[in-house]
Amino acid sequence: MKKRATQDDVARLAGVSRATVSYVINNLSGGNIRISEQTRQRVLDAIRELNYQPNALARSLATQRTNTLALVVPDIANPFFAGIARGVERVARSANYVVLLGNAEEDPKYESKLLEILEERRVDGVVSCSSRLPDRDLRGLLEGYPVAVLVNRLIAKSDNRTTIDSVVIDEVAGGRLATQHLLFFGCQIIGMINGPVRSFSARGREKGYRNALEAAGLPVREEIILHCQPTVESGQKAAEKLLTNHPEVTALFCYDDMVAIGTLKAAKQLARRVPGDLAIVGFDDSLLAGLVTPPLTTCRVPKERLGEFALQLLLDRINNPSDPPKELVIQPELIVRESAPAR
Amino acid sequence: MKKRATQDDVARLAGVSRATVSYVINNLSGGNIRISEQTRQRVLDAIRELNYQPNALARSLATQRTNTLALVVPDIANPFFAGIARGVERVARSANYVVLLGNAEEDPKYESKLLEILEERRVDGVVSCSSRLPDRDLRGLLEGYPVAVLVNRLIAKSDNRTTIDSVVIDEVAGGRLATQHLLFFGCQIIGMINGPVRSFSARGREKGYRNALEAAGLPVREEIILHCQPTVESGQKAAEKLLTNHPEVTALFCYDDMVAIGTLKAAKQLARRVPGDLAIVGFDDSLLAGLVTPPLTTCRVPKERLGEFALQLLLDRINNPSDPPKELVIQPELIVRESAPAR
DNA sequence: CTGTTAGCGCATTCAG
DNA sequence: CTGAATGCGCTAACAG
Repeated sequence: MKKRATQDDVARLAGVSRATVSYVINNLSGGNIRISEQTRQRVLDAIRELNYQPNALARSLATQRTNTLALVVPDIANPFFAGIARGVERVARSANYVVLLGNAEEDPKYESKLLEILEERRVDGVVSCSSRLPDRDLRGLLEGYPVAVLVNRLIAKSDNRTTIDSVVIDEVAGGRLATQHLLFFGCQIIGMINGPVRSFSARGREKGYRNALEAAGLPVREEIILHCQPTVESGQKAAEKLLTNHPEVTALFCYDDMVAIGTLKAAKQLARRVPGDLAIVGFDDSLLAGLVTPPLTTCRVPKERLGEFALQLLLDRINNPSDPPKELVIQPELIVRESAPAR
Repeated sequence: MKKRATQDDVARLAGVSRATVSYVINNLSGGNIRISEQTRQRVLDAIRELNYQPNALARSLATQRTNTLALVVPDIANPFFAGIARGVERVARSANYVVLLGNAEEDPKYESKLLEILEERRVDGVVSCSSRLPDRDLRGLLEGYPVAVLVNRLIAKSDNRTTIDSVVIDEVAGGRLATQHLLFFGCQIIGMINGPVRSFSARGREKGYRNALEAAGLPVREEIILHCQPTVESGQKAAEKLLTNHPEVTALFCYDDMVAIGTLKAAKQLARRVPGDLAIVGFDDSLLAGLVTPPLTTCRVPKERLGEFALQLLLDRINNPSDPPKELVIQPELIVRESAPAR
């Protein structure tokens, strides 16, 4: 491995000083500084000849900026977070930032370690997705960063130095939307297969569900609200149980598409036709939603936009550090397909 | 934003010299250097009190190591690459590396730019996934790195300084496996809905398909080999065409699971029962494969293991720079589900 | 065992 | 327009 060329080498070969090289690299930076086209070319030639590439580390050390942002997700192989990552990447790129990905592997302990490691790298900001860390710890970790934004999670405000912005989707509205759709097309007895009890989004969605029923003057029957893990298997089990114990149920609002797919399987198992005998609405609009049979009617969470907005907030905050904390709420959208009646 | 504490601050507060602080941070690094438990504690206390966090940039500049690896993928929202990323992350983590993710957004031009940006960050190595860049360019880009490994792509050897290792799956064996499975269960007229003509993997899979037919003494009928894009829609269109023009076809080997799902839809459209009237085998074993109806029989590509092996190769190369180039070939595995006869 | 010192590669005044 | 000097925060000899 040959040694890399430095600015010094370039300067020497071009017969100019280091500062000059630095200037042409940073493109006529200074106000009243102008480099003659001639020397400029000489420098450029030298750079090419030596195959010189600036050392971002040294530059960052000197400028105190890394042009790097950190993104921490629970699991990058989860399409939900992959979508967010994509959105984040996209706008980071257009703003000339690189993103350092932290994959927590669903392990809160590793997540906090990650947050520390990334901070040591002196990134210019961080976006953290739906952490399972308690408010207190998370806040402490985040405050090491110049700026931070949270996706899909809120955190109590505080008067500390680092303002934490957030972007979330309106879970309650989503739950309401889904339930109303079911109501509108005549379903009377609507149950819910909800996600983990303690989950922020599970609570929101359930609240929306309850709201919608109440607004329609319908009773909320606790016995037809079940909880499960957000997986196909767990959803299937829960749905089988619910449908067996309460065969009168004609519609189910499911926590997410995985659970909805499990419910689909359960329906098949129990020989209930979808949507004829049983209407199903999911949540997320994951890749799968449109591909299963029948295609799922579901509440779309715009994952990429979530990521894009998160980064937008981050950039805003970098430029206006003293703005009041922002909290962006994105509305989900109902995607009507075939697992629930539609006409 | 308060200014961060530096090693100097710690040293001053602990009443020792910078070097001492550096030593305790790097945990009794030097051979004959030992710090008394007492001063050690003083330093630790000072660190805590100042909430000191080492600056990784400065450290890297001094050590010439970043403990960072770069991973470049065409699209992180594609489950295939997300799986690889997960594998890479996992072993990187266990080896105490952080990974810098580069998402090329399916744009070769941006991909090369990414490779340059990441190199400026002086990462210790790079793993690049299935680039669409021509050999020549890719090699040039990769040679800026101390070490590099390619996933799912081979590159001609060269005598340059940077050795490029690679890990690929045995596409030919996969194609053979799938086709043999179909043959074994009595399918006679087996067509193929293949992917993009120029794709490395498409060629390999087709070769395996041809091999299997020939080995069974069956003719290869060019008119029942079609190409399409690796999407559900494109696959569906191709399958409809093929099945309409050649209704005698009783089995289809599909380029990947997306195409297979498209084929599933086409079969439904044309009222051909799967696997009764038409047997289908996919490739990848993506998330979806097991969830569609009927569940897909498919050739599993172990995505995470691809990533894990890639990183293993990278670490090996870092430790043994002068080993001969390695090329790891991973065997795919047939996952038997219900879209093809199995008994 | 602990303190001193010289870089690492670059940006940025400040005088020419 | 250009060159010299200083510092960013830390590591790694090298002396004590």
